[in-house]
Order: sequence, then C-alpha cells, then structure tokens
Amino acid sequence: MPWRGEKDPYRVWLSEVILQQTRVDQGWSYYLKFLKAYPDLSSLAQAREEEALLAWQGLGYYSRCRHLLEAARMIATRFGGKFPERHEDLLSLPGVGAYTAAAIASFAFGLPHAVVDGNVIRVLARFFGIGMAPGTAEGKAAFAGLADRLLDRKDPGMHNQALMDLGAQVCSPRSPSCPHCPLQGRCIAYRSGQIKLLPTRDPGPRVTDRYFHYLVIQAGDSVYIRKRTSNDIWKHLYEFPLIETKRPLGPEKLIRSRPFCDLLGNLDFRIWETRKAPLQKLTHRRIHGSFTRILVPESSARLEGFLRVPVTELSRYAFPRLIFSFLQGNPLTLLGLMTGL
DNA sequence: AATCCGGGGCG
DNA sequence: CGCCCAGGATT
Repeated sequence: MPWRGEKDPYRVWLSEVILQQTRVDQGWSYYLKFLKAYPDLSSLAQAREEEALLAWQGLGYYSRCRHLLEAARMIATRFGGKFPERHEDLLSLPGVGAYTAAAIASFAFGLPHAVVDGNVIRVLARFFGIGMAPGTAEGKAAFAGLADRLLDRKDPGMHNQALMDLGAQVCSPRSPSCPHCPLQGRCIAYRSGQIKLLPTRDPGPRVTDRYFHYLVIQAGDSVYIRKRTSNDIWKHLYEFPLIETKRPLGPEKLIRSRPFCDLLGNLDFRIWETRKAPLQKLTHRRIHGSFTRILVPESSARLEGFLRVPVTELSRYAFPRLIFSFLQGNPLTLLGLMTGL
C-alpha cells in the first residue's frame, strides 16, 4: 500500500479522511492532487473552500472536504499550528471520529490506539467467530474492546496497518482468499464453514406496520384527492383522504371512527365497498392499505382541504404505487350512473 | 438509535 | 440493475 510507513500526521490525516468509505484506487489520485495543492497544514488552513471543493469534486461525501478545512483552521488557531497528538484532541477535530483519531495517533505518533474499521471488524468477526452485528451498540463495544486487547503495544502502527491490510487484501468481504491466508488454520469462521455468514450484517431498519385506510369519495364523476406535504413517505405525491391507524381496523369500525365522522359527518353518503390492497413493502415499513369507496351526492358541499378531480383526470397526478395499482384494477367511472346518486 | 451523506464495484 | 460497502455528523 502506497501510504505504508507514512509518519507525517498531516499526510496520514489527509489520506485517512479521503479514504473513508472510499476505495484506494478511487481516492488515491485525489490524495495526490490535494497534497500538491495543499502540501502542508498551513496551506490547507488558508485554502478557499470553493477551490478545495472543486478539487474534491467527484469524490462524494462533500462534508469531508468542508470538515478538512475547518479542522485545518482549528489546528492553526487552537493548537498553534502544531498537529495535536492526543487521541482526545484528535477526536475534537471536525470529521475525525474514533477510527481516524486512532489511525493518526498510531501511524503518526506511535500511540497505542487500535483502529476499528470495516476491514478490522471483518477479520475479527471471522477469526474469532463473533456473531454480533457491528452496527449495534453491543457489537461496537465488543469489537472495539477486542481490538484494543489485541493491539501490539510495541508497534501499534504496524499492528493496525497489518490488520487492515489483511482485511482489505485477503479477508475480503465476498470472496476472501482463505487458501492464501496466514491465519486460515486458526480462523473459527473458516474451520466451521461460516466465512460467508460473518461478520453478521447489521440488522436492517426495523420494519414497522402502518395501516392506511383510504376513502375514495366519489361525487358524480369526481373524486377527492390531496397532495402529501408532510415529511413522510410519498412526499409530494397525491392520495385520497386518508385515515391512518397504528393497528388493523375493519370497515365497520372504520366508518364509526372519529376521523371518519369528522370527515364525512354531515354529508349524505353511502358506502359502496371496501377492498384491501396488496401488502406494500418498503425498506422499513409495511403498508397495509385499504380502499373504501364512498358515494356522495354530486351536489354536496366540497370537502375542505381536498381537490375535487374528475376521475378521467386522475392520470395527471402522481400517486404512490399502492394507489396507482388500486386505480388500475378499479375503474371509478360509471358508479354514479349505476347508483343513481 | 436512526438517518443522511455520494460514489463505485460486484454478482 | 439491484445490492453492498462504510465513518462521521446530525437529530
């Protein structure tokens, strides 16, 4: 690896920040570019953010670049232009978290702080057969503690580098080179055939259920809709009047519920039918939808806060798939004629 | 504790 | 093309 043996804290810091969430072959040219434009701390502290961001362009996670300049200026003022050595001081720099602080402390200053990045976690999880998910508080503590106990205090920088190199080049995420791994014989995951299962992937966002009861209120050839504006799923898409509940609610209870009466209270209405929508699965939600078709006289007062739209023009509005699918399977026309309302 | 922040690589 | 990767800040 090109940064092997680098001891200059500025260079270590710069490379570690650039290499956060970034592959070496993607980030390395940016590192060289930055080093050329800003060869030392003071030149970076004086850099114009516009210019630095331009150099960062295409690398992503642009707050890293802003934090870089912020931290450089903080070092210039608060630390008298001298790169801080204490882990605690490093942590106080914007954009420097536990990983980067440990990397600088150990690589540049030889201080005994264990780095715990994705590579290290993968090696430890496999070698020791640890099934805890790294993203949980429990898992974080476990891997950090283990890495710290394992650290070679004679040469923390070398130890950290070796562990990360092993994770990056041999103990890779998908198809690790176990046949070439020096630790193969003592690797719990390898010996028990758990390589593909470790490390345990973080639990996805926990899935919660939401119950959306849509009221398809038809007045003659028109129907009521509105735009979703709150910070929620489907923002800026349209929908029918909605009653949401935290628990399942049958049609009978729905039409006697408070929100239902508030909405339709003094209107002359007739329930036509209720049908359930197929379960809609989102990343962290399951939407249980239902559509209750309700007829009101064409002449009835307009519902406040809603658009009254001819059913033939519904195609001009963007709906969530849940609603769009319902519309495709349930043409809303002719209902008024059939019922005489 | 959950969510956001951008890219690229891989199957 | 969808899935995966991942450190730090924010809320």
